[in-house]
Amino acid sequence: MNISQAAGETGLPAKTIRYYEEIGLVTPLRDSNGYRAFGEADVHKLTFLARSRALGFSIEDCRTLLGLWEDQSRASSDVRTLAKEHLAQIEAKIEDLQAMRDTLSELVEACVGDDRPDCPILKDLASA
Amino acid sequence: MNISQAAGETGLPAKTIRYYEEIGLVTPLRDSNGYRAFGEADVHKLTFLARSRALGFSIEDCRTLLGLWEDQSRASSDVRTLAKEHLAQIEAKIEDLQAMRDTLSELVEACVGDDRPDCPILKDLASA
DNA sequence: CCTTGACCTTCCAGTGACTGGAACCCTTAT
DNA sequence: ATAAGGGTTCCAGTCACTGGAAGGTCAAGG
Repeated sequence: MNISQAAGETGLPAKTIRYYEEIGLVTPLRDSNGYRAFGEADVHKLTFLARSRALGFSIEDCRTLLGLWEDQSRASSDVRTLAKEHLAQIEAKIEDLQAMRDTLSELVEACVGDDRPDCPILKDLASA
Repeated sequence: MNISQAAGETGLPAKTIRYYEEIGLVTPLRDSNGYRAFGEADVHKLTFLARSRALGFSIEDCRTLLGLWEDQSRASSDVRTLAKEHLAQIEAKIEDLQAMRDTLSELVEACVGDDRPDCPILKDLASA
């Protein structure tokens, strides 16, 4: 399977797949012409990566998860620990963003937004 | 005022302030020894920047906001438009993260997390 | 006067996870 | 023979800093 087909199957851009090979997440074989030849296992890995990345895991986390996935004897608690840590980070980020959103939406509400130069948003930014 | 004092007043790291000068957001004077000399206006600008960045505005947005702030004749609607666009982006990001959080917390719930190799999290990552 | 330590300066490199683009090779069809 | 549409590598850029090296400046203490 060529790279564009692997891209189609996994939903990842070809560029990203090349990058994943460069950093050692996948190692497709090569045809005699130098083209990458993706097998079933490669596509599975890439799908796994696409899904993990979509859930916000970092590349290094993904590397670890892939390792656990391929380790038949891993303990599921290792995976769970990683996932819980990541979940906590996501929740923290959500809270940060919600705080930003709350402040910002107050400011937008407070600003009439007409042609006059008086602007509560700038006032807040300057003074807070 | 030296850079470390400006850093203390604004809460920004000295490194960040130097960076802001490099990209033209502030232009403090220099003492004869080459040290940066921050005046009131510089500190005000830096405070404005710290606050805007804390609300998640990009550097380029901050540059625009600073410009509007210093433009006595700006219309407040310009500011409001920028803020509303930014607010929409933040809200989109919150939704993305909430979707991640929901999926991930389901997976963490589903995973007993014991010493056995069976792991619903990895199963999901591999198949979804 | 010398040293020590805490400042300050500049410049360069690295971060994360790609993404864009140039320059060039391979294959297939016309 | 050529043109289109794959593929390849390598280099540079993104964003907003951050770390570190190498070196200049200043005030206090011995």
